[in-house]
Amino acid sequence: MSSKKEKTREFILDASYALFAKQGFNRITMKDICEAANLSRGGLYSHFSSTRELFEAILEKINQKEEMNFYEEMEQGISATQILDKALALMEDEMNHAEDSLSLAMYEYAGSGETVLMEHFNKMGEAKWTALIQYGMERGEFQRVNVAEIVTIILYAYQGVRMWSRIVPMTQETIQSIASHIRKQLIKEKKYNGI
Amino acid sequence: MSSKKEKTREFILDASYALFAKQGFNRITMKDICEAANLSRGGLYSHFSSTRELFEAILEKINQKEEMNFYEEMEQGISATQILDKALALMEDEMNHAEDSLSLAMYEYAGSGETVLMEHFNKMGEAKWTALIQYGMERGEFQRVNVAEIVTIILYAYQGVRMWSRIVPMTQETIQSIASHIRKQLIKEKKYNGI
Amino acid sequence: MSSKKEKTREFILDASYALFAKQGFNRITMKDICEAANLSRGGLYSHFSSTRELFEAILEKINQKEEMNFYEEMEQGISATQILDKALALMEDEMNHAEDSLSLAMYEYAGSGETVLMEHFNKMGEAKWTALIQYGMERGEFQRVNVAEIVTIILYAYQGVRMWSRIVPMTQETIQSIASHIRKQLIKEKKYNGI
Amino acid sequence: MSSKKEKTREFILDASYALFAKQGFNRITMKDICEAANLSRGGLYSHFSSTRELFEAILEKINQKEEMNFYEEMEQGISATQILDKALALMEDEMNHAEDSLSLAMYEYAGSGETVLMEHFNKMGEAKWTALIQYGMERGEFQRVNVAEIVTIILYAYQGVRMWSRIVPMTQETIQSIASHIRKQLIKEKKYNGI
DNA sequence: CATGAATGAGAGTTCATTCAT
DNA sequence: GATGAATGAACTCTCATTCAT
Repeated sequence: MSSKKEKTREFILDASYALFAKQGFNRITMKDICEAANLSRGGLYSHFSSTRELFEAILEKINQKEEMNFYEEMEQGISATQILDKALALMEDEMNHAEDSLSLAMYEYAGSGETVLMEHFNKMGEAKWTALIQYGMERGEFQRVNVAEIVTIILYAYQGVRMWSRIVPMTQETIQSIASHIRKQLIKEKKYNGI
Repeated sequence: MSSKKEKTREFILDASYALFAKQGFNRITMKDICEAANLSRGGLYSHFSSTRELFEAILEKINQKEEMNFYEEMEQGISATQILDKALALMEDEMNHAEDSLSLAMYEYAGSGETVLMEHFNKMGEAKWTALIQYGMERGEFQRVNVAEIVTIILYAYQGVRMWSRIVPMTQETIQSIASHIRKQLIKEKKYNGI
Repeated sequence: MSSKKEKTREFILDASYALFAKQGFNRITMKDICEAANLSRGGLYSHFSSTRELFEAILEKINQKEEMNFYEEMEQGISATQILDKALALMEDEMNHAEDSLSLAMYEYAGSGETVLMEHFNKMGEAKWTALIQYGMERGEFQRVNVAEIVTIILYAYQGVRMWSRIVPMTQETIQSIASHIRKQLIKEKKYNGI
Repeated sequence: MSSKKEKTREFILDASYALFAKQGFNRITMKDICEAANLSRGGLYSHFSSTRELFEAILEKINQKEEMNFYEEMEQGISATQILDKALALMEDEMNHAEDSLSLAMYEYAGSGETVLMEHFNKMGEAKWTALIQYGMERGEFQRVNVAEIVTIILYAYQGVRMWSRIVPMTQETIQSIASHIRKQLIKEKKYNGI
């Protein structure tokens, strides 16, 4: 059973997540968070003593429940194509909801100090995609490709869209292009009907 | 002939460019700019009355001298491959100097209001790459590709790298991957020796 | 037999004595005392509802166990010289441990309100020294002196040293000077070997 | 001609002197000083960025115009007795106006950090009185005394009175006692009519 | 035009104090 | 009684912005 303190803490994290996602890191003040969490100054401060600390707690939390990491599925022997399609679907979904993404906040946060956590996220992304592509190639499902190159395209095209889509309206077609392109690079079949 | 006022204005723009590139938009204060431009408060205010106004002037300026817009070169009948290689070289160079990029500042700026200018940049990018690819296909230099898809990959992979490279150390290989990948999509030849 | 409440109360007084002695009155917060007494906010408040109240309780306590008041000894007919020497030894000891003294805290406390207790301390000091000197003169042990004047010197030179020694390092010689001087004023003999 | 900034600075010093003298160091906030100096927050902060810094400036200023340092007068060959009487008169005056004294503030200030300035004040006091007494003894005006001892008595009895008189009402007699006592220690003549 | 002292709003932070458990 | 989470007032400090010189 989590204590009251624990619950308030979680509540603050959730409430401030929305703020950071919407407005980035630098614009958010402790006061904003007080209001969002319906808490007094002192109350908030007894849990987190700066936006930086709070934001780190959020990243920590995200880090723990990291959604898709392929490894389990690969161990279960699920087909690479299936894993890929699921991953691409998730990516599309995330690109479609960039307003819920911490990307901008992360950039601002990292820009003014610690980057360790960011590098960690980056490494994890690289590793899991590299593993998947190799898995697919070994199983003969994926074409032989320059793995590092494809991973780079996957990661950064995705990031690029996530960032821009906060700012310029992005069509479904554009978002689907990314997934479509990635799939074509890897899968031999003639068509990907996602587009 | 530019007046003294004009010169001071330009000087302020240059000085603050560096600040915005390094620290993004939100962190920069009028005070920082006074110091960077070696100007008194009043002096600065007689030219620009907010960081927003100043930043818009910078964007305006960038917009005007937009470096590569292909059109001239296409009109001159230069080969699509040549134009492409030049553009990719420029992109690589820019990715290698992300610390000089306003990307982060633009995102923050846009995040808190006007996005018109950002959309304009975006449109311009799309348009010129679309034009180039079609030009290349018409001349038989480029493969038949899904133009919109390739343009999407080009623009956003590039943006993604530009953002991340501020934060995580990025290898030459990673950066070259982007250019290499794009070229492979478009050019029939077996090899691209940029990598 | 003292109740648990009584014991906690005493414990708080002792713990906070150290704080007041070291840092004076104004700097000490209820929070500091909570920590020093290892007590929760609510716990502390159920005993004392302000630093002022707490400090007054400390003064009260000191007042009760007032260490040297001569009177008993004078009644027992002990020689004035002996009483004096003992008192001077105690004074020296106290001057040597000014960090344990509440002087600074008392000044600050008094400076912001009630001075009754302070006046009381002062009166007591004057009275007991006056009594001792008269006792010594009557017994022919002490020289005929201007009693009020000597008492003034005794009390304030002592206080002066106690205050300054918190701040500037004070030599043994300096401290002994005070006792030596007082003794010379009162005792006929040529030499005082305390120095 | 002193600049406007310089004038404001001096004005702040004067205004805050009164506050520190009356209430000590710790109780005074920047806000109090704003009000006393009739200045806005920002205005005050552009001159001094903490009460500590401000207080140090006050001490600095006092240090420079140090009122009585005997040396000039000794060089002019003025009689030791005259110098002494003038000094004692000044001391009496200061003891009578303890509410204008920074003593308490100095103790509090020193108690929470730097003591260098305090030691300096102390050293200066010792040095000048030592010089005067030796001067007087050389001229045959003063009795042969233990110089260090008398200096100790002078300095600390004076300090003691200055502190206590903020808190307990002090009679003229008490204050004069100090001067009277010092004079008797030094001067051979039978009578000092200050009392 | 430029200067820089000054204003004042507002963010960050700390605590005395209360109160449900 | 004790606990400690929460409140809210007050303080420190920073800047955008103004304005007399």
